[in-house]
Amino acid sequence: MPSLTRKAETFSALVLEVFQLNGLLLQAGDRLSAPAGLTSARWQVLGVIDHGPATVAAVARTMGLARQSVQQTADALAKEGFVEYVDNPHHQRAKCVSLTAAGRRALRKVEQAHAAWADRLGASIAPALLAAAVEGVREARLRLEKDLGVEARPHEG
Amino acid sequence: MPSLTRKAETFSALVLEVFQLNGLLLQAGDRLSAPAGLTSARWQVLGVIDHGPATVAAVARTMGLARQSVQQTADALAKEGFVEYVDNPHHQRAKCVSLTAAGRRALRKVEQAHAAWADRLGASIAPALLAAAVEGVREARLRLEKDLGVEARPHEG
DNA sequence: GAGCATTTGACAGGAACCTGTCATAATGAC
DNA sequence: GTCATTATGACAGGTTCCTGTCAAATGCTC
Repeated sequence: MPSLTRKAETFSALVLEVFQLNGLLLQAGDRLSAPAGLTSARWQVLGVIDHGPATVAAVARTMGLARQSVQQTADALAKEGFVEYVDNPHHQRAKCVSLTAAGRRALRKVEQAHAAWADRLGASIAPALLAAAVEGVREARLRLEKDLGVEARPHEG
Repeated sequence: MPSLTRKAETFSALVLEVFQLNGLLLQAGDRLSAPAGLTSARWQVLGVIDHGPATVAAVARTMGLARQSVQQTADALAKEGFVEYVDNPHHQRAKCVSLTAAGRRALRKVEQAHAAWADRLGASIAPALLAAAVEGVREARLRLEKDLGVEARPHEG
């Protein structure tokens, strides 16, 4: 690499750590949700609409993903019976994604496993260090969002 | 969610932050490497073999990815002329991936942009906070690796 | 050296994200 | 009310990761 400053090196170290942790978290999420017949991505969508039915576009905005990514996940969930599209009084075309009984059952199951997992991991790290990690990563995220410009989130094509 | 403990809530907050930061970092990486005709994934492979030619399997181990993921990226890089497969004296079948002149040129270009970017971002965060973030995320990664078991990295199928 | 396990690249297929394009529904300017 | 703009879902296609399977090359045991 072309001589990085000390700050640049520390930031790069954070990048590498975040990449690796992200991969492990996805792996852990898949493991938590697999017994319920779900994956990380599908579980997260169910979690969003647990607060109430929402359109695909609204879910995408909540999750910070592209609209079409969530569309694909929602279609898959519908095909497998975890969600259903219900009429939206506010929009003729944009139906709402709603949990089915099976979806709610699966979600509850994953949430129980998730609670135990998060407690186990959260308790394994010194509270001050864990809090500092959250704060530091949030700060980095905010700076990066600003650095990337207002177009930080995926938008329409 | 089913009543999470305080530690579990903090850990979950870290998870959400890491997911979001990861997405933004990929976006930033793509933006840095696009002017050189690369993407985040391809740039990273070039970075590994900049230290010297290596087999696809060796690159995968270095990056912590599945062998076949890197195989695909390397094949794409070869097709576009950024790398070439050269004979490996130690193995008849497993050729080494080696930078071409064009690959080296592209890599240098991205590295310059990356250095400026990392310095800008690294300097925008209080040094103590940045260091704490690195330490906290690393700790979380290590705990999670242990929690997931020895099978933490992708392995052969 | 013969035989078996491991490593490797090739090939196939799937999951989850992305972008772009299109027609339709909603919204806002006038 | 009309018309341009925006939001939305459907559809198509691409990238990057994954897994599984196979044959060839290597390495290890004996």
